Amino acid sequence: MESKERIMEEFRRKGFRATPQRIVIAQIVLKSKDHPTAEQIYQAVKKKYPTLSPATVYQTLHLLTEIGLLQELGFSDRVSRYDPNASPHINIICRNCGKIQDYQAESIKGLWSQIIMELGFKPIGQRLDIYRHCDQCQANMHNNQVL
Amino acid sequence: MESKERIMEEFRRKGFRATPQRIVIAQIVLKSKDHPTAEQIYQAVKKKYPTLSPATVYQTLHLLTEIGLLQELGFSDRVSRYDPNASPHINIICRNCGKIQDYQAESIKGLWSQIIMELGFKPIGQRLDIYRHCDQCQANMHNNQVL
DNA sequence: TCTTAAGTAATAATAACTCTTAAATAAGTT
DNA sequence: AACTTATTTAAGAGTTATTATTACTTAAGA
Ligand SMILES: [Mn+2]
Ligand SMILES: [Mn+2]
Ligand SMILES: [Zn+2]
Ligand SMILES: [Zn+2]
Repeated sequence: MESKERIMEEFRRKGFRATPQRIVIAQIVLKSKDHPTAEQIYQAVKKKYPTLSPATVYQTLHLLTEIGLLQELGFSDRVSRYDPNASPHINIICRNCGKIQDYQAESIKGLWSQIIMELGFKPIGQRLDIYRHCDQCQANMHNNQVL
Repeated sequence: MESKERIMEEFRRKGFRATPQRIVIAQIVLKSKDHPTAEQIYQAVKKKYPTLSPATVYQTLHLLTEIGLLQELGFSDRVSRYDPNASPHINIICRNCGKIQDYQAESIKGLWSQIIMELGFKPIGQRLDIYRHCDQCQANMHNNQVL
């Protein structure tokens, strides 16, 4: 799901044009592991495509979300983050620094399908967040207490 | 967790003043069942307390979140919704109209404790969303197709 | 009652995101 | 290869939920 050809095919199959801007943005975001913001994606893409505008980034991220290759995660600070993994998994999120890490275990699949069965309908998506303070932030907090 | 006295006690216990504004806002939001927005809470509170300002609503909602009586749910449309149920449960959310309905089943507790055990740390919160199109929206969509 | 740190209301400021539009172009067609 | 056109892009203006600022008010302890 990361090669240029695969991405072009995916856009065209859904009836959208495979423009160089879209391809570069898709390549960057689909291989990302840290749930980047639109701004972070824009900064990364600009290196390969300096004339690109932020509006194109936003449009393309929405398009990728629409065709199911991406999940947009809204937060209360009003800055969305983008997750190339749209299948059921847990996002472990630090409430202090915002770092997000995926937790995808076999056990979740089983437990999840059981809940879906109970619900009695087929969801079109899901979002499973667990909040904590990451090791680094916990260490920092401790240091600040000591000082 | 809804009586005036209980709410006043809770504010004071955490070192905050129990002002009439805070009490009215807390009463409204803590008994809500439909995950209201700040604006909806403001409109409801204004009826009982007409001079109240939106800034006070925002501040109080943040305060209630901080002391653990409320959970703020951020969305990609940048409008947060507030959930008086901060314990592990599933929010069934309509992607079309935004309606949110709680699903709290015994089975979730089991799923939850098993995942916590696997993770090896104690979370400070969680968010479990399932997305769908609600019955009403599904009916509307169907009608529009037919017309 | 007095004192004062904390809280409120009003208003201005912020910023992520969306809208608008003229110019550019992907991708078919000849 | 040139032509055609609907789609897409870049730039800038606009939107709006939320936050910051500040002068006035008040809860609550002494
Ligand atoms: Mn993820
Ligand atoms: Mn809920
Ligand atoms: Zn952290
Ligand atoms: Zn609906």
